[in-house]
Amino acid sequence: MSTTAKATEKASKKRLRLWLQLLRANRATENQLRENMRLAFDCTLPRFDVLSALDRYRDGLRMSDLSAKLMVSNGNVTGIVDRLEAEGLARRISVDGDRRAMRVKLTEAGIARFAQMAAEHETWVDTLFAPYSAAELDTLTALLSRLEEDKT
Amino acid sequence: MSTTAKATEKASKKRLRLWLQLLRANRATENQLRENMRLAFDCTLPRFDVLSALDRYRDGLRMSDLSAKLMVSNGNVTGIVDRLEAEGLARRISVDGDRRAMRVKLTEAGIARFAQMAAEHETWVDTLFAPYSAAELDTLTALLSRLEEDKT
DNA sequence: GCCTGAAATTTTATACTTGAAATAAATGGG
DNA sequence: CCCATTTATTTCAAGTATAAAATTTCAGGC
Repeated sequence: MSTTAKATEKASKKRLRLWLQLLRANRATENQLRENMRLAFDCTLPRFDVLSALDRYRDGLRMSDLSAKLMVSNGNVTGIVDRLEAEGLARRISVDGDRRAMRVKLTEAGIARFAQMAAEHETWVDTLFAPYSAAELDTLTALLSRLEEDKT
Repeated sequence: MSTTAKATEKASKKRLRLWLQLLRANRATENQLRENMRLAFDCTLPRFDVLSALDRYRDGLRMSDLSAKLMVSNGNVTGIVDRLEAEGLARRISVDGDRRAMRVKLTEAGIARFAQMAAEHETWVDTLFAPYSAAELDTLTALLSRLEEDKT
């Protein structure tokens, strides 16, 4: 094997190793947060994610905006919003000027509920990411942000 | 607000930002790999993950070992292995000395199929993680490995 | 004013995922 | 030995997720 091929192989292995590590880190964190969310609020992670996005955009978001922001499919968001509506935490409002579209907004109950959850959630994340210094947090965040581009 | 409180708040925000970024990086990568795997091999990511674990342990793995390694529930693994068996890529073998346990192994077809997939998969990962230098790959991998500990 | 195509959302079929309950088998005191 | 407990796996119900098809509406050209 040539030197070039060897170097290429090594870089390739490093990339694979990173991907596996990223997957594991994500899964470990999600598993922990899921359990906490379930025990403390009887709420799932996907619901919390939607509430979080809606809390950030109090004027409401289109269904398609939600699925784009959360990087999940349209049909997926339909189901989660259905359940949040059934729980009284969110509601769909028709958009005037476009009868195809729906604007999803938090209800008052949804705003209040999310505030409680977000406070606890922050402490859980603090605990899980406690091993990192401020500098390391910045480094990791900056590096990971480079992966965000959609190569479709 | 005291200086201490302000510093705490800032670190907390950084941790939250990192978690969101980790989630996005993971989702972007998974979405891309899922599509590639589906188009090229008509295979899902969970199936590939199980095949990958089994390829690494040619003697076979217990169902519980599989779920631990992949960090998913037992019931989840049952379903995926059922489908891999139906496709002829894996099989369950009874463990002598413990009639409760099952050892899952790749079939010959499974070994061959995984080899094809793994080769392509490596090129996809190479493309997705191309933005990183060798040093950055090492940095990221090392930092992320610190999150692996299970705090249950 | 139609018609074609694009856009926003929902529906459908299938697969994945979890937590909890059920089954079955091993283990280890008494 | 027996019984309670633990361990390995499966089953089950509910929720999450995707891709593809179906609906409904919009937008522009003719």
